[in-house]
Amino acid sequence: MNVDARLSWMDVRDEIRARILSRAYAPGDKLPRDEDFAAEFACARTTVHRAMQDLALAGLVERKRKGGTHVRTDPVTRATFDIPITRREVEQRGAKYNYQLISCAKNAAPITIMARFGIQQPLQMLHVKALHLADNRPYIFEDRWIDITSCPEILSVDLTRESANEWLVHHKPYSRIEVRFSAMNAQGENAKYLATLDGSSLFVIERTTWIGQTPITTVQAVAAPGYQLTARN
Amino acid sequence: MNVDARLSWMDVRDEIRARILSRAYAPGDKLPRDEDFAAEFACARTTVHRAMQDLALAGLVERKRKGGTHVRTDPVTRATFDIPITRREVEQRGAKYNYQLISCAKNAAPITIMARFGIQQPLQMLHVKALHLADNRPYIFEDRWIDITSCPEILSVDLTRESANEWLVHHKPYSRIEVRFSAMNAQGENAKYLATLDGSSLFVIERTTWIGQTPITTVQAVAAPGYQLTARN
DNA sequence: AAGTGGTCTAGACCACCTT
DNA sequence: AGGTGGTCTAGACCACTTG
Repeated sequence: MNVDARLSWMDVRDEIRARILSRAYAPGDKLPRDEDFAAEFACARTTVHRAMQDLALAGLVERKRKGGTHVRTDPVTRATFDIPITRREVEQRGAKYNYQLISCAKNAAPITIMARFGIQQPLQMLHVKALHLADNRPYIFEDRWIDITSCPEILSVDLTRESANEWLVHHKPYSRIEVRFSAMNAQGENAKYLATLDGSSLFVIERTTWIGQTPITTVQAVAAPGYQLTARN
Repeated sequence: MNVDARLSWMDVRDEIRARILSRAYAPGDKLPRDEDFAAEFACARTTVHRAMQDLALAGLVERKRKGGTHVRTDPVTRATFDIPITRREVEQRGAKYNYQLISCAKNAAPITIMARFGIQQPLQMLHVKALHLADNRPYIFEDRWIDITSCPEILSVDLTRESANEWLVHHKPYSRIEVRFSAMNAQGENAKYLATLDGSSLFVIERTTWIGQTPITTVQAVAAPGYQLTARN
């Protein structure tokens, strides 16, 4: 209860955020300079800066050198999702994890896959299909392409024992990733392996990774009906 | 090309990240203390701290007081999505935005809605259904519940002119949000308003917001077939 | 009990952007 | 050209957590 206690940057952040939420500073308004806030709160400018950094990250304000700090007019909802290794995801739900390799073959990348990587020339890739199970029920069906050139080691991995998902995560760091979410109707392979009726609505996660400019892998992971993803925070 | 140039925290971050990616520090390894890094890079500890903060945010390392900094063993894929106001989303795609109010009525919240808010007692709410259009074609159908108690002003808004989505975003800040993504088959209303066949696979965004502990609104936004969400970064 | 990350301060200079 | 945020430094103290 010490009133003279130093303010932490979170205190400053909370106070400024409260003012924005209460419309003391309305959307579009220019906020005082960091230095003025520092004077008001009797703290160092660095502390205000740290607070502002957080508010900017959260999408509440927008900062520009010389331009100052403004309350954002068109707030976006910012949601962050953690997509863990599938095995871990299953285990965290308290289910037993299993994995089955369906097929695995060397192939030239078709156009759709080249497009995902943004490359012009077809590369020789390893095409892997596999099924992840939770308590022996289909959980996620993945259709994956791995660039053999950038990742030749994958050829000597026993993919019947360890999923490409897991091996890659543990052995192939990436520097860039692209993630897309969408929905699709079950059909053909997807319906078959996920043991669902043709036409069921399925949640699709598409992930493509690079190391530098070089493709590593792209995967379309189709989840069994009922799958749902919740944001952190 | 000045070799004596001061290092910025991003340089430090990039160097440490490179070492992790190259497995100079392997998953699970303990990294040197901030101070040791500072000595190595001949910079202030604060600078190393800033770099580490970024790596931790990205999910590459984990930091604990006294415990030190460790490379994460089970990396998660962390993806951040910006979900803008629907009007803005449509306009950014270069399409013409339109909006139609479908229905609007005061009702007690049913159990499913109470569950989303995590409340026990049914509240009196405004139940709004509306359709967002892009170039006069159905884009998103939203089914929304708004707590009248915490947001009585909504009753005097002309929802035929302005969407609840937009009004709320501009007038009702929230302090907590929950976002869920899933997939569902078109059926009944959804199929009708999105002008699609029964059974089509649709992408669903469910958002619930609170101010403090108080519910504000929850919405199920169902997108027309083909909708897809891409992560920032 | 002690080690390590977290934060604060005060001052300085830099870099970007608007005017 | 000048104002504002971005960053760096050096030193200090705090707070959490592990051994």
